[in-house]
Amino acid sequence: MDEEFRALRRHGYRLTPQRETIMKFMKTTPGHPTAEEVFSYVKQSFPSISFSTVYNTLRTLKKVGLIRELAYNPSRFESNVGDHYHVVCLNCNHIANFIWPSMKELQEEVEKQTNFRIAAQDVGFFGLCPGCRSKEKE
Amino acid sequence: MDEEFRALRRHGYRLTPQRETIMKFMKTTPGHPTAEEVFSYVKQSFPSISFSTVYNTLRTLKKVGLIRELAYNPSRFESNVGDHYHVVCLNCNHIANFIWPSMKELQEEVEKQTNFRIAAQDVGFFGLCPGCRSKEKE
DNA sequence: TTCACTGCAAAAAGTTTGCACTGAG
DNA sequence: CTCAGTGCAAACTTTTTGCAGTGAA
Repeated sequence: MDEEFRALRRHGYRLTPQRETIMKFMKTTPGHPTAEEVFSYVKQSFPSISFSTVYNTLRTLKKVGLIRELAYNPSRFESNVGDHYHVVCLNCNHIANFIWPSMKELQEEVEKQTNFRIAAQDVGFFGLCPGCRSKEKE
Repeated sequence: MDEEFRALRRHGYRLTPQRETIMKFMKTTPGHPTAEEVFSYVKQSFPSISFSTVYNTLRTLKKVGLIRELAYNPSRFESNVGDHYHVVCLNCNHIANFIWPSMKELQEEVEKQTNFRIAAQDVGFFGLCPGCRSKEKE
């Protein structure tokens, strides 16, 4: 975790207990929580924390590159910033990850076609998760 | 345009002047307007139209499959429902399209990896558009 | 000591809803 | 004639902001 705290300081941010708590939660949760979910969870071990601090902190952590924001509504966050992409269940909103090594090639193709300089991508697939598919058949 | 109107009726929806006006705008605009932009534009030729009618209509057109909603914040809409994907400029929010025939293969790969049944995808790349790139250098 | 951060409350931004009236079919 | 659609206003959800007090460095 020290690595993350150093990253904050390097960018000129202070290491407050609130940030530490939120960062710790983000590092340990396997899911893709919303700000609301982060708030609810973190409130258990840090009862006085406010909603806006959660929002501000998530934005700060994102700026430093420690977490990533997924553009759903509401936004979702994850501390796994490595190369992977998401599938979202249209029925239960469960999110799973998948990997795809050739994404870099697609990105180059996009730059060639559009003349944009690509900095980030959000590749989302939507469908029915295994659980919902089996329920569907019943 | 008759094709679109028939699609509405086929789904049991009535063809009102409001829907006709919005559909006509969506068909002719080359961009990816927000609900607000659709409202502002359509209001010029249909001054009495309300914001909620625009929202309701966009949702209806989407349900019938005549338009597609892009999950940005705010949502954006386009009548081009054919196979293409988007690049968004991080600086000016300009949206451009790109095509990529092997998307189907990636979708199959995703289904294999996750065991989801994929129904839709939203592939978005983010970066700097040609215009903003040249301004950046100055 | 200092100024970035917190907590609170209020506002903003985007979207949805309830309801009485209207007009498409 | 009937009921889906409209316009209006109000509610709701998600996110942002202003500000006085607090505590990390």
